[in-house]
Amino acid sequence: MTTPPSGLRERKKQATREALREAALRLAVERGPDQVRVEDIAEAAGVSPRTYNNYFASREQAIVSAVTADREARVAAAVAVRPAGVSLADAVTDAVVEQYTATGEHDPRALLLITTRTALRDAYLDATAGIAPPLTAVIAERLHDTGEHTARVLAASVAAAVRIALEGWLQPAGNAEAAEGLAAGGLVVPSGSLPDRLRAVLAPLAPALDAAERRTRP
Amino acid sequence: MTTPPSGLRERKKQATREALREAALRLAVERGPDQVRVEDIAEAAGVSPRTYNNYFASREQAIVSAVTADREARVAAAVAVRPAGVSLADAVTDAVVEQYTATGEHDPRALLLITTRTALRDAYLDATAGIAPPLTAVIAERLHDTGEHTARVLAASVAAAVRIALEGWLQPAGNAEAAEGLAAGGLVVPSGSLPDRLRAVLAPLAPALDAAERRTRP
DNA sequence: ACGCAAACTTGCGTGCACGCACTTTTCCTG
DNA sequence: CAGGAAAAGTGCGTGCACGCAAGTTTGCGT
Repeated sequence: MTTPPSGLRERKKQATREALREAALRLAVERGPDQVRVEDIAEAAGVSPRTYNNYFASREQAIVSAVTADREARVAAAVAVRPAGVSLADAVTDAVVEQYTATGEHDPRALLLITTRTALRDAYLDATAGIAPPLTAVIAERLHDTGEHTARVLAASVAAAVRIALEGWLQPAGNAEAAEGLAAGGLVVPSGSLPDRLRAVLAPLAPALDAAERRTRP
Repeated sequence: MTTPPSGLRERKKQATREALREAALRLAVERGPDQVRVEDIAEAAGVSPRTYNNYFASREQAIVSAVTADREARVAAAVAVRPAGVSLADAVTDAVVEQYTATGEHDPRALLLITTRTALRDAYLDATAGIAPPLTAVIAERLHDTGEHTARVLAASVAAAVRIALEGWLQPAGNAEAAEGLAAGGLVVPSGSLPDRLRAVLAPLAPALDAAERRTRP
């Protein structure tokens, strides 16, 4: 179960993936993301440029994945670790906050680079959707497979909420276009720490998580 | 409010947009989506190819937007219409089901084409995210601006749920890769009508919608 | 009414995503 | 243990997304 049935072939795939990730991030940090061509990344990883995009659909995806790659699995694992006593909502919330505040052992320049350049920022936000599949698995386990859809919907909602938190966190000033008619309220708190933002966006989903959990064993 | 401050210039923009949409869809239906180049679409709409992608980031986006363009606004409007008596969860659910079962006055071949070709299918699914912004507005209104995040999170969750429903609906047979370890349950209902699917995925979110609404006026 | 400034459009050039056909590597089965 | 098939890597070609730097239209101020 921990090791999928795949044998020795899968490792080289993951190794190549890792090599591409690392090369992409390293080159991007060294010379700036716009001065890195796909050819360079492929060469640094020891593969053909054609092979590169059998793994990644865009340059930004490759760079960002070096930072977000394992977070997907880590979030799910962090949820799984929580004892059965705590509510699903608390487990998910704490796990998310825990994993997104952990800086990891990455080059601090990397995160700075990503949050600065718009293209990378967008790719980073899109990557948050990647936590949904593993989250679906652990949530489904806690729910004892009560309705296949439920776990997927809740996981996707959590991912969407996290994305919103990151969007807000990464904005120095408000962008008018997204809010449109919403800005009428006027009273918005543009700043705030990331953990606070994460808890704020996950709070509205807590009732749904609790309700789903309650439905399994009354 | 209904008319943004923009004057007469904005109309030509929308007209061009509409022309590109219509041209893209018509040509795609006529000769198949792979036999349509951007140059053809631009020519049919009477603009330069360069102008085309000031409006759309990809060919698929242009084609799909001809079908999904007004749905975004319609869903939100359908929610706004519901009387204040019905719960937010019911309002949203009914509105979504109503708008996604309404075929619209489109060429039936168009929807068939979109659901068939993979690239178009993906673009169609991505387009569901577009309902979130207008939904945010109407939900925020019902919530009397109780927490700016709440409406955004709920709207995004609804959009994500709708996407899941459509994903499942558009699959002839199960794709093994997405489910991964989830297929262990074995008992899945692969088919089912679209309205049923929509209600199924929105049900888990109802507690969150109700809780948010309840928080405004106890 | 006139002209200026902002915006939309356009042509050009570059790098890239991706399909197709082929070679090489890896794994499974008789 | 060998043969063969599936899968990964590679080369090549085509159309496209997007930056840049004009040209052109729209709308506003005086």
